[in-house]
Amino acid sequence: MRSVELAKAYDPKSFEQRVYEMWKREGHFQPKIDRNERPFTIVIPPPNVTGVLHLGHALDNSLQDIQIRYRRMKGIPTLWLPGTDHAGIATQNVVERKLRKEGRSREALGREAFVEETWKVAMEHRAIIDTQLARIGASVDWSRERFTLDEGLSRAVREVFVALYERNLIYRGEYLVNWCPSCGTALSDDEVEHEEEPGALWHIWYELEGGPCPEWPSGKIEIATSRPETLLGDTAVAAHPEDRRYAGLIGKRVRLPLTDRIIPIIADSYVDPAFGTGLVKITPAHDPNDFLVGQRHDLARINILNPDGSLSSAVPEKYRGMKVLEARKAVLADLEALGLLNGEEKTTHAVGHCYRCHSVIEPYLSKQWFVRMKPLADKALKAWQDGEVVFFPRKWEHTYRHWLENIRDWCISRQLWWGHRIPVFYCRDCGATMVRREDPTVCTQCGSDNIYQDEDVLDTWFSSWLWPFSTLGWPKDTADLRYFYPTSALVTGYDIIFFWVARMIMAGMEFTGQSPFKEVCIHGLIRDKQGRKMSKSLGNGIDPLEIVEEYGADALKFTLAYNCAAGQDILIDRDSFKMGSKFANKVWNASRYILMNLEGRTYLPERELSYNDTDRWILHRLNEAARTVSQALESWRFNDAAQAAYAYFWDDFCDWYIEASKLSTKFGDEREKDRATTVLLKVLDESLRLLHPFLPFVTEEIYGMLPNAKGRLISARYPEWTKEREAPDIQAHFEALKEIVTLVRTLRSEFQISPEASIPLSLAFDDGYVHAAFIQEHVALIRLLAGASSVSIGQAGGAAAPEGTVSLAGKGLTIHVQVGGLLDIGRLVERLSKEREKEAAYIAKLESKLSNSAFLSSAPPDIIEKEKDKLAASKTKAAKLDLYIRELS
RNA sequence: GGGCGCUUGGCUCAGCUGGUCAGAGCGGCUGGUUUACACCCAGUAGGUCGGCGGUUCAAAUCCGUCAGCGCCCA
Repeated sequence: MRSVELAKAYDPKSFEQRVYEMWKREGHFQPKIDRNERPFTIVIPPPNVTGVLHLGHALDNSLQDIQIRYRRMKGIPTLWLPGTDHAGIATQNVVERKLRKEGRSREALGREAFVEETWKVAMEHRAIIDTQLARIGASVDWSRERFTLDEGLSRAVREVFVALYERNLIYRGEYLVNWCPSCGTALSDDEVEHEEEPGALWHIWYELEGGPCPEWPSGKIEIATSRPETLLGDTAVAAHPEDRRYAGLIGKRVRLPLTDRIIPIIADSYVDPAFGTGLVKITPAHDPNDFLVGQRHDLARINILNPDGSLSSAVPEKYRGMKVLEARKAVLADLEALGLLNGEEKTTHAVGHCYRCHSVIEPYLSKQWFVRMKPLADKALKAWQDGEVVFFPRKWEHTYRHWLENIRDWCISRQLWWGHRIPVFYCRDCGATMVRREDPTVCTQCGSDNIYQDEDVLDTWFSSWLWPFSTLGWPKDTADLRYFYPTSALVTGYDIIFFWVARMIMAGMEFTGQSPFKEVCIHGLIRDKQGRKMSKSLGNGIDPLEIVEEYGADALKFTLAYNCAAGQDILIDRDSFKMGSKFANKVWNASRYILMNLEGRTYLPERELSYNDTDRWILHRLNEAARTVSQALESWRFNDAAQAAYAYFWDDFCDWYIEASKLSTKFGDEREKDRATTVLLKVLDESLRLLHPFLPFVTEEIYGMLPNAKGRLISARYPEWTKEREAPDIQAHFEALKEIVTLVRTLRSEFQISPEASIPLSLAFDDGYVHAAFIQEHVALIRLLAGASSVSIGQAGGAAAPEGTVSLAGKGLTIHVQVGGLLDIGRLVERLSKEREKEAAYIAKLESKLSNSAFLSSAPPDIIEKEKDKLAASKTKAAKLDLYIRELS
């Protein structure tokens, strides 16, 4: 073989993009469809085409990539389907902002041109996102990329709308919706974010219509409200029916201040007698609870707001056009002037905000389309109960269940231009409503061609909830749909369980009769080290591409996976990624070492190859690691998987195996050098396979230089645990060897014996020391690793130490280290005494446990045995320490 | 108001169904340029696992409670 020179430093920039292009070009991302094999499929949670990928996306996609690569290497036909979401409000906002900056506006542009403009922006962002995905190494099948506004997906949306309408699960109605005055559209309940904000409760007098009367001598009642401006839309005042204080008032009427209206006092059990004065103003058009009260009592609904959040013509002239806060001030001032204001108390209350633009949400009366959710939720609930879908970690199933059990109808119409237009047509002549799969040209009822389409578009999530099957071709019965659906898993953050996960399951159950995925992996959110969300306004965001630039995509992926503990948020900063970078560097350098020493070596065929004990040890460790990593990945425990891979490679392979192999590669004969080099290459090959899902780029790059590699690593087979490689006895022996080496190293380090100092060792085994033969056989290895000049096997344990030596107490043996005059005896005695004290405390603890009859009678026998063994070992060690101390003093 | 989560060495966190699980990375300290790696090697210090109570032969690990922090839903 010829040596291969790797660059001195690990430099991901020099190969990551090249490697990605190669994978793509060679078609490794496309599934190798095999009808006899069940595929592994993930559809990507589609990023919004509003923006660019942030670290949260990097996490989500890194985790998916790890799974996809792992399954692909297992030989499973694997599909990871990419795509993006048109993100209705978000994108429209971005474009409107952009237009405003250019001095243009949506209105001036008109619907068609605006949508065209938005397509342009969306496609620009999509291109950026695609590039980013490639840069972080996402092994997605680009040939199947989708967009929620694609023709096929739009067809699915329309089919679903019409079908739900036909099943009487979609209706149009006038209800209070969450209105964002800034975006000018309705929002679903889930799109409103509630925040505690300081506010006040104002106490206001309402005068009785007839003034003072026998039942109410004061002639006025006091109500408390946090929103005084809405009194302009009041249509009643209510008290609890059992509230004795106000029993006499029910049925009377009051004069609504600042208006000329007279409104009734009613009784309704919604009122909390303990709140405020126990009397509540009722504003059916501007409060969800009042809306219900109004329904029960058949009250008028007076809409006092315009769509832009200003006061409408339904209020007295002077308030018209004012914004809500302005009107509040004016109303309060006027009440004050009239002597109708009875003070204010400071409080805090929850205020709803738009999840997109953060404006205060107004409950607003309007005609909207809704989905009747209960029947859909019941199916989704059943799917979970039947075990058709399982969450990792399980705790999120409670969140899922709770939301579904308390489901409310879903407002799906949005007063936007960007999105799927609602497929409903109305006839101007006869008033017919047409909901059809194809656009009608004339009224289906009266034949008039004077028809028009609903102006609104659908909530973005109305297309997202179909994503797992619409992307595969549904409603067409495509080959992809039949083969890949239902998908295997969904990987996403807990923040969109309601928005998305639950709704996808509903849609899947309703339209395909199956849960769209079997497993749901819910991971945490990325936060900064103070636990704050990363956001533009805080300026604490980290651009994943900056990390790729600085440390490489592998470092990004590995660090995120390593820190991804089941369902926990990930607190991270820029420096955190050094961890992954250092690991990738370690892989690079270990490989570099092996590859630089190939010159003149012969790669031995399997039949001429033999494995020594060290080889069998590392193969055992590799075998264990493969099992641990697989088990962890299959139960979505990314941190455990990454840690196992890390520990195997760094601690076992680099620190022990490669070091041990130098005995052969440096000091062996030619044949032994060939043998050892061949095994090193084989183990490296398998180690790269093990690591590939976590460090795809660096492992592929190195794999390409291995003389023994075939094909590409991305499509190579993943190491699997095998019985044949199990070697627990060798594992135990090797641990004993490591103990000896470590004891000597510790001594050298603590007493600062220089590396050059030659220290002969003599080992004395206790009776029945099970590792004796192994140790004896590998004295040369101990000599190398411990840096000893010689290692000999001496007298049985307990014997007096030879002159000029220091004794170390190992498990079942004694190490005599010939130090001559190199040691500070006083310090040594001190150290030994400290060790002796620890041992004494441990012995005391074990003895008390073992003399406890309750323990002896209740604990399982094997536990008791173990404790006894520990005590015996500890006592032996203590005795040795006593001996050493005596000898030295 | 309802629900959930967190509180483990200086920092960020792992520790599933109770008995070598008291761990990792970073940081600290000591020593080291043996031709893979100073993004390294060898060694080392540091925690009564938030407080209290309980279950158990045995609890960081289960139960209760209190305190602090955070999230979600009303």
